[in-house]
Amino acid sequence: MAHGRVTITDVAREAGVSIATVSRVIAGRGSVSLQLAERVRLAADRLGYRPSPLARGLATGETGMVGVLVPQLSSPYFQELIKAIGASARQDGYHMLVLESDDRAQDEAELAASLYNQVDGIILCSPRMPEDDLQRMAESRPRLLCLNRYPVGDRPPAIAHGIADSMLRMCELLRGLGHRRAAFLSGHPDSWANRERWRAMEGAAALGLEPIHVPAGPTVDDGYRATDTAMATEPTALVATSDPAALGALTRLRELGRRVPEDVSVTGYGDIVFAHHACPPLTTIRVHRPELGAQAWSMMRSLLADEPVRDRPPVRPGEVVVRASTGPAPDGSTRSRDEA
Amino acid sequence: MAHGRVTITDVAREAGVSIATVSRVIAGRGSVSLQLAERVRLAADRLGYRPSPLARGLATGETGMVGVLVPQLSSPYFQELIKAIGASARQDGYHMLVLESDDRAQDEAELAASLYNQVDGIILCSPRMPEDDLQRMAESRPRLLCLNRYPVGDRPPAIAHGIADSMLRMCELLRGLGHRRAAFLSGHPDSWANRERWRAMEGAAALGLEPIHVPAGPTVDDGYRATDTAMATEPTALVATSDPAALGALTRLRELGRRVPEDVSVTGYGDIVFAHHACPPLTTIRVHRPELGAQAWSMMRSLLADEPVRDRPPVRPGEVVVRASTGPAPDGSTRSRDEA
DNA sequence: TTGTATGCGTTATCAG
DNA sequence: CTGATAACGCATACAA
Repeated sequence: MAHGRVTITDVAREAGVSIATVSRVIAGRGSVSLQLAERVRLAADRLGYRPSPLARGLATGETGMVGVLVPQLSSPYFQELIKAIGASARQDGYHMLVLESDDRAQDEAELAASLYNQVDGIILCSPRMPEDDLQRMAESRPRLLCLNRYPVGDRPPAIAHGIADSMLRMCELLRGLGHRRAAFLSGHPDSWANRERWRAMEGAAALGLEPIHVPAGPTVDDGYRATDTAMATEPTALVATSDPAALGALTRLRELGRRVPEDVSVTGYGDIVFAHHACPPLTTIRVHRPELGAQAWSMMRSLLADEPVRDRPPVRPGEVVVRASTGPAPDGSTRSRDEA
Repeated sequence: MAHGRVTITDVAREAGVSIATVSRVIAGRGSVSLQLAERVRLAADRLGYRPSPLARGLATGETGMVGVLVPQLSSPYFQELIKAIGASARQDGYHMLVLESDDRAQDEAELAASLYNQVDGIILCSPRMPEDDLQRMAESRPRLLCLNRYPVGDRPPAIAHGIADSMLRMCELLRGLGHRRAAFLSGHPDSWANRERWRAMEGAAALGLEPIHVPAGPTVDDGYRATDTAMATEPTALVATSDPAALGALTRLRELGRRVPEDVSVTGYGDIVFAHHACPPLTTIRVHRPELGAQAWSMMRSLLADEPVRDRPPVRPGEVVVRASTGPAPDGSTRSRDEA
């Protein structure tokens, strides 16, 4: 299956020309008389010729593939990002090789390395790998892009969507509703995005918000499990690091008999489709994944063409989407719990 | 980036041996004296050598990649399937090239063809392509696998999880709860899985269930939008073709003031994680995606090794998971609607 | 056991 | 404009 049985040589023979001529008309490079070109095209069609990307890659040094590494394939957030990247890439004739680290930060460098000579470029989506791994990769891999993480240095080139800013606006919303104590259901500690969110909440102390850090995780189950711990701190708002975590928290709160938003407000991050259909519908931050993916691809295209890239370009920031899961803080700012 | 700068020749020179020897120790084929082998390994490490998959592919005819085509990347169902396939594939040293048809059934054949000479095999997940496209592909592509669709003929080899059976059991559940009129929120008409589900519901007429076909679609929005039409048929149960569609229906029913399950029961298909966290939690059919993905990969492995494959192997069937979105049918089997 | 030489399918560089 | 032919990096018969 790897090599189609009909090769450029077959086409050349069928058309009565040299393989060089066939190569020219197929690749569209160089000039060939219309007559010959047509003859070659017919022969190619007749034989059902398809050039071998392998051989072409060996000759040109380009594979027509880009690698995309994500920490979690089961997250709707990354799935939509992949979808967006893949759609853009395909328009430029590139295929997408997908890799998942399954949140094992220490494995990411090796995973990415495993496709080094196989792809023309690599997009790291929210990489959790340590900073020095990232630096090492940036040195050896010229065509590397960091999505939703800014490295400490100026390499690799990166793009992110103003995570801390968005989060700060979410904090302002909550503060405006009278909230003071807000528990942050934190995600993976290796996640730069997660750290940005927490940084924003710490910054919101200046607004009069009192942030409480609760280790949780990004998944639905993580949010569900961390809710009891979070509620023990008697917050009036639960700020989750992700939509799934927020949805998990909603479930647990319902079990606990806590009303949302009367007793406690809940917010997410990402605006996955299920956030809109939660009950109550989730206040969250909308990340424009199609745009973000397209912009990331646009940078990658520059990298592939060895053009200068605009590092850390402006991106439409995440927008706070207010739904029914947030409301005014309850009167007595803290109350005792009356559940078992 | 396509070709690492250090090649097998460099390693050979560094180790003072021929490239053949290097090739042998790197690939682990053929026999090399322990002394030389060690020398080569050291040289390779020192130089940071990584064999070029392209060149190797050209020489061997294998690329170490498999293509995976799905109709929708934004569906949690397919994402988890991809995750499972990718994990299995990686264990065997294969990379995964992901393609999405975005539900354009007529594009699927061409999409798959675009990676013909680039991969060693192709897994078609719930392909929507017409049957003759499927047949044509099966003829030209020896290493093709059909996941969650049985072709009309006996090629390509296929694996599916007993969709109609599972659906029939769901119907039995509803019938046991006293339901008679059940509206089926149908998915994409090109989807074999969707047709299987409807076939099961038609079969359930023998049980005394009266199935009503309502065109909808597989997404949350599809389910949301089709709910009004479905409710106009005065069913006591809404049977959705997918979990997302069911969740969309739940949202619309809440807006309409219909209580679930008191006024109407709702079921989904797939058991995505958000089904469990819906409100009310969704009764659905659990598809064991990790197992299914692993089994599919196991078949693909046989195909790659040119071993005989067991076509349509037994698979753990989908299980009905009863949650709070289903309940006894309301007394007056049909009632008039009192909403605007 | 080791090395030499050829081929894999294309592109690209040269001559003609 | 066209056709030989040399890479590309690796695997592998074949020879030593």
